[in-house]
Amino acid sequence: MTTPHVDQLSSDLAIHAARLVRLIRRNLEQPAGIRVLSLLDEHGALGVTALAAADQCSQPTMTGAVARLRDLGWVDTRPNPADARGSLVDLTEAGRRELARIREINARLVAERLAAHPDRTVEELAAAVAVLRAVTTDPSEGASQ
Amino acid sequence: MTTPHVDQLSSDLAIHAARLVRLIRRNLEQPAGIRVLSLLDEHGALGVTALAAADQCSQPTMTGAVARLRDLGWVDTRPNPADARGSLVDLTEAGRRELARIREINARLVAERLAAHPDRTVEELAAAVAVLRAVTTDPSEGASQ
DNA sequence: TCGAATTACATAGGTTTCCTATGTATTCTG
DNA sequence: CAGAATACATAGGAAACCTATGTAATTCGA
Repeated sequence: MTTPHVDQLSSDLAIHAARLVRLIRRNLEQPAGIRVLSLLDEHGALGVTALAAADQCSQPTMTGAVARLRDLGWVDTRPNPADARGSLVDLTEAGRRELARIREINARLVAERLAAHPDRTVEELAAAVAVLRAVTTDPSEGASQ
Repeated sequence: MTTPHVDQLSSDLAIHAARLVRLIRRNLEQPAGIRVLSLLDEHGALGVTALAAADQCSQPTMTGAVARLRDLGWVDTRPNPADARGSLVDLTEAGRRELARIREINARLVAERLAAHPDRTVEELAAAVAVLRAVTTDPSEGASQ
């Protein structure tokens, strides 16, 4: 991983990632909310602070995101029976449906655009996700893996 | 490109791209400005509207970005001699230095985090960039390629 | 050649997403 | 049981977007 290209590739990764995010933002209502729905789907019910840690954002940011999602009826919040300080956020049925809908939209968007570039393969898409996942995973967490 | 996984992969691509963008945003002062510097480096002097098209953002957004970069001394703007309506935005020496500095920071950030995941290769990084580039390229443009 | 479309950019106004700092309530701990 | 730590909320503010619209310059057709 010390090829001279890495410099340029890293820069390109950042630039095109930002471009993708903006592309999605124009097509979706709640770009930030999706990430939360996705995390809840993956991990099950979590508290606000745990969600913030999982999404690598600040706790107040997650508080705001959860509030918006609750307003939309996509998550609900209940007191944590084991700790009265905290709460547990979980998907509602509507939230699950919304997550499915968004994933379909994302899939269509990505698939359509990839289809215009026949050179790209599913393997490369998988590699892209793996790389992004690796880069965005806190080194201190995944050390054991 | 019609594997059942594509759905999930596309969603993951979006989620992790957003996470990377936020990661970079926390480490950099002018996350949006970098893209402009990079475009100018790649294409040479351009007008605001051409820059906006290249970056796939709205013209007012680019007007704002250019104004911020000019305040920082990283670009300068001169009237377009061939068209008095428009202007030409170009990198200054300070802008070139800043671009180099940022690329180094990005490279270090990406490289360090990838290093924690020995399974990932430079080829995968290149594939990730290729996929992101393909997805973020307007299908109507790249049709000839 | 003169007025109408077009084009380049600026401005106005507003939204979303995110951050730091700080406050309040609850739970651990010595 | 008091103090430290923890979970979440609130306050205040900034960056980066967007759409709609205005102004000046250019192009083009009658």
